[in-house]
Amino acid sequence: MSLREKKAAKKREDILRSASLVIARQGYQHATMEDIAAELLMTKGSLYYYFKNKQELLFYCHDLILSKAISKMEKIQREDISAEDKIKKAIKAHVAIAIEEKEIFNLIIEPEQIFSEEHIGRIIEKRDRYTGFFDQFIEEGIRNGEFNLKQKKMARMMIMGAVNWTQVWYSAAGEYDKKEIQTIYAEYLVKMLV
Amino acid sequence: MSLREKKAAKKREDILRSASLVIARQGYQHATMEDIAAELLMTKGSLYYYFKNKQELLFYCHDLILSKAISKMEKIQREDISAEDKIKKAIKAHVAIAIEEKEIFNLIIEPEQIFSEEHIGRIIEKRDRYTGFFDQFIEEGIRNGEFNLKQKKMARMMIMGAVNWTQVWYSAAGEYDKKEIQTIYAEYLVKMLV
DNA sequence: TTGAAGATTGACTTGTAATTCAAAAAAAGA
DNA sequence: TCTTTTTTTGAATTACAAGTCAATCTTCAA
Repeated sequence: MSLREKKAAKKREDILRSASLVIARQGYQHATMEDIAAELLMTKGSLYYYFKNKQELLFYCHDLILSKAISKMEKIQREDISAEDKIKKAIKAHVAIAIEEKEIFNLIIEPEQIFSEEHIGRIIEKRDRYTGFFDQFIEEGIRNGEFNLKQKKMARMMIMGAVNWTQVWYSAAGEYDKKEIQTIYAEYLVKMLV
Repeated sequence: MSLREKKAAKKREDILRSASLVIARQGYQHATMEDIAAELLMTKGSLYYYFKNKQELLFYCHDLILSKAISKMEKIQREDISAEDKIKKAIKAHVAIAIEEKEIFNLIIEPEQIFSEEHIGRIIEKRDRYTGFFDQFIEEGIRNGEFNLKQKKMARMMIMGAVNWTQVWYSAAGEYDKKEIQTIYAEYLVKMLV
């Protein structure tokens, strides 16, 4: 990769980072291309040099987070610990993402409202890959007798839902800190499974 | 109330009903005043005769659903059954609302994105009144020994989150029907509390 | 040093949807 | 019926933000 290409790649990353930031502050609908550009001391015209349009910019923001999330899960998957500990770690990791990436994470929740056909397929696929890890951990626990439940899928959805919800109410200044939430969520939600 | 006033009141209700419908179909951002008017065989100019603006129209849609939800809870509250049964009924009721009112319910989740100061206060207040019922049921269960947990508030949030999430994935054509979801959610989530 | 490729600009176009409003139509009451 | 009030209309206005593009500036390799 030439110097120029490296620079361009870095710029793309910078844009994604700033876009994430602005979206986190203002929400997707209210974050304008101008706002995102301003954050980088650029003009919006430039953004279009790097990304075809707002939707595509969004798509890559989204994709970045999902990729990070998936690699966390892969790491957990490889660890040599009980299924219970795996699902607990997974819950904690998911809490962290939901809290730290607030608004962008929201997009993962409701892609249909924002993305068009072309992106949706890829998003759903990747999202399924992510949630699949939770299914695996649950199944592992059932197989080796740690857990006991029939409705695996619904249990997973309850867990995801509970955790995704933190995104709505969590505030850094609030009553609970992240660590507390992680611990308690992991503990309580696992009680559903055993 | 004169005939005229009654008619106007009825029209306001009709508008709220149609608006709910259109929003349920298209989501808030994509439901235009024109769409809402078309549903009623009116023109959008008329809507402004009954509601100051789109936001206010929305506010009343929202308020209507929340009112219905609260009165369901009040009914459960008055019943002479165990705390466990109360929370189970509450969960089932909440599942029903989340599924049936999909998009409008969404507004309850994220009012900050849409409403301005003037409405937000009233919304939050009413929403708190609603979630307060869940707190009451949980506390009741703790008091009389049915439940055993320290983190009441977080438990409530996990329950609400899990249930709110159904709204995202539930589809009438999908794998599970409403009743199934209600039963399993109530059963599993209560396992967290005991 | 220089000129071609790459990057940036900002004014402009476009599209959408909310909101306004004067005029017309409908309804009610005298 | 006639007059006044209420309701509806649809065309015009307004606001906002996405996306375009010709012109300009920057960079870097020769």
